[in-house]
Amino acid sequence: MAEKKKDPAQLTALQAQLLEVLWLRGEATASEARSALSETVPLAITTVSTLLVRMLRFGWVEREKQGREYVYRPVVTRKQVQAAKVSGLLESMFKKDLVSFVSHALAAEDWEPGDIERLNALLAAHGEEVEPDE
Amino acid sequence: MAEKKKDPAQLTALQAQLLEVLWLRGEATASEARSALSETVPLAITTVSTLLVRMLRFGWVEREKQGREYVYRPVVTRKQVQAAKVSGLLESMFKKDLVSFVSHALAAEDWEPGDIERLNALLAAHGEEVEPDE
DNA sequence: AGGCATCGACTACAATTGTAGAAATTGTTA
DNA sequence: TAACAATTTCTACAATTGTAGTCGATGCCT
Repeated sequence: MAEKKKDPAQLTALQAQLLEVLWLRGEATASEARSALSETVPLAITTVSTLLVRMLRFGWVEREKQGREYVYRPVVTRKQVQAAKVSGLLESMFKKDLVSFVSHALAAEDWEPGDIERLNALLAAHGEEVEPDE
Repeated sequence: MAEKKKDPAQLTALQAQLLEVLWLRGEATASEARSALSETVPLAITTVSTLLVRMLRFGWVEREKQGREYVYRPVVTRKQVQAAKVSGLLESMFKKDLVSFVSHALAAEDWEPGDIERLNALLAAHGEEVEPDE
């Protein structure tokens, strides 16, 4: 049972990586998750187990006994986490300054023209979608 | 002396709030910072001192003795922290997917048309600024 | 059926964080 | 200059995080 349901914005980098594995494959046992991470973050299997159990306590994943082992599934979605993280950051470091926020994003990488185009499209779409008041 | 200079992306919410005070007023003593925060986060003066000393260790602030007390000044700029945070988030939760990133930002608040306009301007400017290769 | 390979549960431990009391220091003021 | 009040430093402590060992249970292979 999910215990205390903690705000997914709190999720740490490592926890995010673990969740990423679950998102990618839908579900995974501790050792599957471990292998999946092994390239980037080599961890002892016990470590992965511990992490998963903690995330279980926070209500971010759930699990089901399957034979000898548990299969873990994500409870929070990637979107939820992304939304929480973005809101949190906007709130805490940008006092709602959308333009600076995006500006930093633009500066953070060497984006392709295609990215910028798609961004324009997004903006355009967002503009329209203003509900026809009345 | 600044000791170990830690990545400003690591800065926690509370530390960010403290820094915010320093950014706003340029400098502040522990008790000034404390008053400034008192509305939102009431903390004992010793707590604020402790926090400032820790941030000093991380090289995020510096201080200068002024009479009996220390005056703290920010070392990292708001821009640096913002940049670090945005990059970190893009990297860790969006695998460089700029469009989703911005999309979540758009969804996070009820932005004014003006914000969107300014965002368009920003995009336009960014497009041009592509260096004339050769 | 016996032994081995796995798993999960429990335990551990250092580092960090949020929080603050106690003690030491040091201007300040009568 | 002696006592006071404000500050800093030291110490503490619980919670969380990253990391993993030990140990007991359990399923599997020969």
